Amino acid sequence: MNFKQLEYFAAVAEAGSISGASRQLHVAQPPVSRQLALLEDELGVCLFLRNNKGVELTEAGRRLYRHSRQMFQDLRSMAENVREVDAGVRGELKLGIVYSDIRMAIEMMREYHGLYPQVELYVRMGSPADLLDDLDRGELHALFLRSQSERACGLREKVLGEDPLELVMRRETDPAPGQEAVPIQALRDVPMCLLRSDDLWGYSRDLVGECRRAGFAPRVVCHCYDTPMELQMVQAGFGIGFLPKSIVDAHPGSPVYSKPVLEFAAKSHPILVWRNDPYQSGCVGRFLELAGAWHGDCFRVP
Amino acid sequence: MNFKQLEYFAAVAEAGSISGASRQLHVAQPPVSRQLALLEDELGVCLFLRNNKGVELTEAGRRLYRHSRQMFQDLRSMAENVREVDAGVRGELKLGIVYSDIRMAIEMMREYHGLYPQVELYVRMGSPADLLDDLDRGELHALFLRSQSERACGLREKVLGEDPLELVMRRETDPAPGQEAVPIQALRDVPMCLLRSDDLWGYSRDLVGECRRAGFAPRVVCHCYDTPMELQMVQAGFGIGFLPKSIVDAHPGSPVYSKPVLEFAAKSHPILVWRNDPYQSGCVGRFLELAGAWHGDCFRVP
DNA sequence: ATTAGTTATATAAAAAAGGTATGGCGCTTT
DNA sequence: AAAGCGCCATACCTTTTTTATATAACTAAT
Repeated sequence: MNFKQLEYFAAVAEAGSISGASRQLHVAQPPVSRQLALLEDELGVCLFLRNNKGVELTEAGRRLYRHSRQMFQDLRSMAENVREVDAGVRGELKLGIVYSDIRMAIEMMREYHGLYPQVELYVRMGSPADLLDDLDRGELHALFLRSQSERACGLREKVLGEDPLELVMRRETDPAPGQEAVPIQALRDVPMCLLRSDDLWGYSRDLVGECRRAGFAPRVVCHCYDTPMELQMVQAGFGIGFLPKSIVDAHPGSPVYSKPVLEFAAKSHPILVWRNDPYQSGCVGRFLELAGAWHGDCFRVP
Repeated sequence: MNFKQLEYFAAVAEAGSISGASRQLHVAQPPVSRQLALLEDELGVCLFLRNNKGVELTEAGRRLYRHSRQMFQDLRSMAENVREVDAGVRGELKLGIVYSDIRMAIEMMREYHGLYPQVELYVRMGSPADLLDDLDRGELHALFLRSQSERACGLREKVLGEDPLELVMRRETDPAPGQEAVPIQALRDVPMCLLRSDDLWGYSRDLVGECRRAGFAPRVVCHCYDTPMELQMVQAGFGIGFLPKSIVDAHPGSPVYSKPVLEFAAKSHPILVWRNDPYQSGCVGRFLELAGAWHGDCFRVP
């Protein structure tokens, strides 16, 4: 069976005659007769009753006509659909986020969704290892991370903003009450909850190094493996923390607040990473374009 | 877009390489490359990423593949469906019934439905004029009638059985209580409800003629236009009726019963009528075959 | 009877698809 | 490093399919 045969058949059904259909199709009459005969032969079914003034659909022909209309419709929508997927207007975009600035990520997704509302978004959190694994396997298209995160090679990245690193504390554990910033010496012997400070990872290393330079080793009472957990421990009063300001601000109404360290203005950078493939599917490409044009000032001090 | 192009495309997608697909398709590799290129040109979309060890679907290609699988499925089921309609195994059968033996009609439809359970049945009652009109316009395929019914020309018919015509009465109006049959003379001056006796139509004419021969004119108190109404009037005690026995027996538990006329054994014949078309659609054809083989003894005295 | 309309058939021309040969490219093997 | 092997793309020719033309058969209306 051929699309052309179905097309000719439908034209004949609509015109009510083979010659009439051939005129509408801008072909001669015999080809239409022939394709029709081929279709009938293949189906083994008589589709039209021929008479002297045209043709008339049989019951089977009527059924085929209804189906063929649907099929043409499906065909058109299929082509349109594929073109849309290619253009990145339709499809799916799978994102992960960890350590990053959630509010900024959401803002970016909101803007993307405003531009491409037909794209289905998949978003997930998880451990960096899992997410990077999925990114590598192509299960995720891009990952919101932080510049200090570990990441596998073969990735490209875009810095999306700048985020001050600040000390986080409850009022009772504030090492410098009433002051705008905490002097580094005030941290001596203060209980601290740091992110993966056991392996001196990421920005925890910077703070520990700064303390060492100031002549003391920080007193780490809790080693946290993710930022939500660190925030929980700080909230629970185990000690003070050291986190990107955006992460603290993402929890309004929390009993903790943040202050910079007086002597060093530590910075952190929310980034987007993705696989260094020469080809990126439409949706991913559009999203990366948007990320590339992202106006850096994602973190705004309120 | 061509069916062959889609077929080749799907084969390439499944094989993961053009040459692999060409081997499975039993054609050379260049034709497959060519059809693929034509498809991509028409869609304006790159469907595969070519590399040294084969090809890999793009996102748009994946979408097309999913759609094309569905399309092949639809195409197959369409062909199957059309063949079934042609064979009369699937489709629709529209029947009308009036004046006839409903229980027999239902029995016949039950047998038909047992043989062709996929055919959708449409059944309706109505006035003979309406039903014959619909039959003529092709809205109905066949009509259960009675041999005495009026009917347009251009119809074919099959007698489905024989049905004695009997007098119908309540106990209070029985003109010959205690007797098996009613002598014709007992009908003199008895109030009667007859079917369309004003225009001496159908089997009413036979009874009226018989009475005239016996030397009197029947006393018709009610002229009924359909058999259910006649039965209602008889039940209500307006008089006695004259109906095919099957119609009376179709209402078990009714306070009326029937008796033959002593001197003449009137008969009536439930029939099936249909348009005298040279072509009948599959379902109708199968149904008419069944009707043709119908074993006539539809009415059984209990 | 003629005419105008239909579908079906035969044959030539055109178009499309398939086959063969070949080249470029990247990887693996020698 | 060079050769070999697999992949895809291209050029060119052959085969098949489709189309166009011409024509016949048929029916209803003029």
